[in-house]
Amino acid sequence: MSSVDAAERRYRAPSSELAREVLIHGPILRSVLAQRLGLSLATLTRLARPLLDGGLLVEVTEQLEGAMGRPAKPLDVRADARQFLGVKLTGDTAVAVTTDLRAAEGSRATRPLPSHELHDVVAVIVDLARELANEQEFSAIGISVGGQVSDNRVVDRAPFLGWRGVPLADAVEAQLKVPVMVENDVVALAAAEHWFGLGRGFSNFAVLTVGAGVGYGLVMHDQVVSTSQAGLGLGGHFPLDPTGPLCFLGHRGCSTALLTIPSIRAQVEVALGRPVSYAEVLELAQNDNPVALAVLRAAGTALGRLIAAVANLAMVEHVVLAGEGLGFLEIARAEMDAAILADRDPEAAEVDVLLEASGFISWAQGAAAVAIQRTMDTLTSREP
Amino acid sequence: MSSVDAAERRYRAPSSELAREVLIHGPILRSVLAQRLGLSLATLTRLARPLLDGGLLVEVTEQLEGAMGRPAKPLDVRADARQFLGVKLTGDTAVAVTTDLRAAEGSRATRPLPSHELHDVVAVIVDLARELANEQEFSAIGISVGGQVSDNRVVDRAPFLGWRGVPLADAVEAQLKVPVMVENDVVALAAAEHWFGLGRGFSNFAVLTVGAGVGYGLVMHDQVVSTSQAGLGLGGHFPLDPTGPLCFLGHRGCSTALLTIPSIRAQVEVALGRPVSYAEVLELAQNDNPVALAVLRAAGTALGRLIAAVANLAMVEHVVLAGEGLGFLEIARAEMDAAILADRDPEAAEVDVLLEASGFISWAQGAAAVAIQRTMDTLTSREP
DNA sequence: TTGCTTTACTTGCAATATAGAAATATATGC
DNA sequence: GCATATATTTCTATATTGCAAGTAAAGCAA
Repeated sequence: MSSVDAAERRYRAPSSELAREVLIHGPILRSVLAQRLGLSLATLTRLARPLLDGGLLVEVTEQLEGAMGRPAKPLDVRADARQFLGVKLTGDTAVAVTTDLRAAEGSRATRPLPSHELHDVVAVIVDLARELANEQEFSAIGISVGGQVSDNRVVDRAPFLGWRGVPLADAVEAQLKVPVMVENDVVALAAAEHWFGLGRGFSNFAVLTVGAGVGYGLVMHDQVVSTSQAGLGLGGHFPLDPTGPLCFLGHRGCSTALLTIPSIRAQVEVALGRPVSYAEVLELAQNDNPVALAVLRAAGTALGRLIAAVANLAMVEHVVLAGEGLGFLEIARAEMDAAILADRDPEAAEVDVLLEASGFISWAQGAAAVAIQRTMDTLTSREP
Repeated sequence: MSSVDAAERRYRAPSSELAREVLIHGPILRSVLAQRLGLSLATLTRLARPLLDGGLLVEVTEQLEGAMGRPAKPLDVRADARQFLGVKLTGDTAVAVTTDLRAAEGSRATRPLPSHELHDVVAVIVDLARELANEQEFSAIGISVGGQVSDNRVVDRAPFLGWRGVPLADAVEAQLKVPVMVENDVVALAAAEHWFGLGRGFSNFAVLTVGAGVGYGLVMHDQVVSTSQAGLGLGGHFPLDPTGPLCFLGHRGCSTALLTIPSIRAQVEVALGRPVSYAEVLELAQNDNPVALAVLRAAGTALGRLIAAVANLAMVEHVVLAGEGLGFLEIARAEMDAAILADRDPEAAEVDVLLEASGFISWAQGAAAVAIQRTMDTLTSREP
C-alpha cells in the first residue's frame, strides 16, 4: 500500500498545474490563477509565457463593460491546439471519437469487432485512428473497456471481451506511434464528467450509468477513485428491493435486475407474453399500460434508493446520471425523487441529481478525457 | 465549491511534510523519506537538522546485524516532545485524555456536564485541562462532538447538546491560551485510525462505530472525508432488513434499529418481558438463549450487509470497526462474514474487516489526533 | 486634450531552495 | 590494516520564487 502511496504523490511541474487549471476553469484571470495555485502574480507571468508562446494558451480579449483600470486578459486554452482520440470497446463494437483539448467531439466512427483476439481488436482501433486522422496528429489515444485495468496499460479482466491480462496499450502503441492510455469505462466517464461535464467544479460526486448494465464511479477530493475496486461494477448488483425480480447472477431485486434495459424489457415481456423493445415499453407506459407503468415505477424507486445509498455511504451531494437506459425517468422521476427523500436524513443536504442529457459526454469521449488528463501532466512543450 | 477547492490546496512547508511522514511511518530511513517526499538526500539532511536540533525528531541507533557499510540512523519523532489534550463531549459527559505526538494515552479524566450551556461546558473542559496538566504544556487541544462542525471551530449542529452555531473553539481558547480544534467525533476517530490506528498505511478505508448509535467515517486518497455530510451520521439509518424492528425515527430495519446497544437491549427486553443489560444479553446468548441468539445473529447479518454496502459504494477494501457495541461479534461473527460475502462481487477483493479491540483508540484519543494533525502542519519550530 | 486614477500585468533583484558531485563517516570482510 | 560497502553530509552551481518597483491600458474629470 505504501508503494501506491508513493506513486500517488506524482510530481507535477508548476506549468503543468497552470495549464490544467486553465483547461478546467476556462477563461480565467491571472490573479485568480495565482491564488488558486498559491503562487505570486510574478511567477504566474513567467510560467504563462512559454505556454502562450507555444500556442497552448491564448489571451482572451473580451472587455467587460464599465470596468475601471487596465482591462484584464484572461488566459484560456486554445482547445484545438491538440487533438485526441477516444475509443470505447464493448463486446462487439468499437466506437471512436476525435476530440479537442476540452473533450468536445469532432468526428465519430464505429466498427464491429471481428473477434476478441487482441490483434483483431488492435487492427480495428488502428483502422479507426487512420480513418479519423486529419492533418493534425493525435496527441494521445484513450481506450475504455468495461472491466479492470491496471496502470493505464493492461486490461486485467474484461468479461465482455473474455480478456485477462491483455497488454492493450503496448499493442496499440506498437502500431501507432502515439501514447495510449487504457482505463475502465466508468472511471473514464467519471473523469470526463469531472473535468468537462456536469461534475465541473465539484470536488466530490458520484456517477451512475444505466444501460445494458449499471455502472458506478466516484470522484473524491478532486480525484477519480480508480482502485482495483473501481473496475468491478460494484454498484451493479446492489440490493434494492427484496421482493424484486432476479438478475442473471441470481440476486433478487438488485440494481441490475431492476434498472437495466434488458431487465426492464424482460419483465414487461414476461407479463405481456410478447417481445417488446425498450422504446415500446416507454410508449406503453405513456399510454398508461399497467405493466409498463409498474415496471418503470419500480425502476424509479430503485434508482432513487440507489442514489440515496450512494449519497449516504460515499458522502457525496451530487450524483451524475448517464447512459442510454434513463428514458424511464420521464415516467418515473417522481418515484425516484420520493425514494431519495425517504432514505435520506432530513438534516442532510438535498441530493443534487444531474442528468447527463442524451449522452452529452459519451463513453468514447470519456476515453478521450483520460488521454487528455494524462497528457496535461506533461503538456508544456512547444507546438507539435 | 471552488473556494473549498482553493482551501483544500493548503500549502505545507517541506519540513512539515517531513515531520508528518516521520510521525506516521515511524522510524524511517532518510533514503526512504527522500523517495517518498520526492526530494534529494541532500535536501533531506538540511530539512531534518533543525527538527533534530529542536528535539522533535531523534535518530534511532539500533544496528541491524550483518549489514554492510555505514549503519543507518533512521529518523523518528520523539513522541513525548509535545503533549496534547483530547476531549470527547457527549450529551452528559466530557471525557479527556492527554496524549503524546503518537496519540498514545497518558492520563484520563471524566466529568459530568452540569448543563448544555456553553459556559458550563467550557468550564468543564477548562477544569479537565487544568486537572490533567503537568509540567509540560499542551501544544493543542482537540474536542470532538457528535454533530456537524465547520472550520474546526464552530459546532453547527449537535443534537445531543442541543447546539446550533456554537463557537466552541473560540470560547475555550479565550480561557486557555492554547490552540483549540473542534471536529465531528467520527471524523476525528477516522483521522486517528488513519495516522495511528488500524488504518495506518491504507489510503482508502471506512470506519464504522457501533455503540449508542452507529457512526460512519471515510478516508479516501489519504484524506479524511469531512464535508458537511460527514457530521450527519449518514450510516446511522441505513436500511438493512425490511422485516426488522423500527428505530426511533420510524425506519424499519435500519442500522440503528438492528445494531445499537439500546435497540438490542430493547428487542430482548420486549421478548423476555424484563429489563436486561447489554452484558446480560451477551451472556444469555452464550448460554444459547434463543431470543438473545436471534437478536444478535440478526445484528451480525445486518452489520455484514452494512459493511458490504460500504465496501461496494465507497469502494474501500478495508473497514475498521470500533465502539463499545461490538460485543455481539463474539456470538455472531460468522453471520457477519456470511452477509458480507453474500453482498459482495466474487471477483472483488475480500473485505478486510479490522476490529478495534477494546477501544485501543478511544473517542477522546480521536479528538487529540485532530489536534496533532493540525499542529503538525506548523510544528517545525523550536522546543517549547 | 491632458493628466489622474484604477486595475492588470511585467521586470529587476535579492533571498531561498534544490540537486548533483565530491567528501566524509562508520561499519564489515579479509 | 586496508579494501569495500553503505549512509549521510558538505560544497557549490543553478533554478525558482516573491517582493517591490515599474509599465500598460483603460475610464474619468477638468
